[in-house]
Amino acid sequence: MPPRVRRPAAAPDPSGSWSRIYAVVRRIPAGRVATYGQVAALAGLPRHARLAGYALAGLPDGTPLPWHRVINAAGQVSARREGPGGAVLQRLRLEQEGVRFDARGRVDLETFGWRPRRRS
DNA sequence: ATGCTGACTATGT
DNA sequence: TACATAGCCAGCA
Repeated sequence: MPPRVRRPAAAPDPSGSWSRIYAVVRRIPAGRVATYGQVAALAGLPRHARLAGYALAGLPDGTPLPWHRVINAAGQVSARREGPGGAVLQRLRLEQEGVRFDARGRVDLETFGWRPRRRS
């Protein structure tokens, strides 16, 4: 049995944790990246890095959210269980915004990491 | 209610 | 540098 994709119902619970995650993701500027843990913390959910990834995994295709700007703490695009497609698209979008990847496929967070100055 | 999973992270070796 | 492990906890069956 292939793992089922958990997707939020067509309309994610507006008052749920996922919405908090999405609200933060929306603030990440183009050309910058944030880590899952960072997004969760900014959403008021420290230690919920996995939830951040979980929430993004459930996004329907075409969602107007810069989900591609969220990567893991190692500076890499996280692999999906469903296949490399999404990860490849993510990297392409980031490079399109000017984010550079090194030979190992990592982004220098010191250079491209988003540093929000308390809300904004 | 219980058990399992995961687009994670910090830590140890 | 890389790999293994434990901790994390919201959803879903």
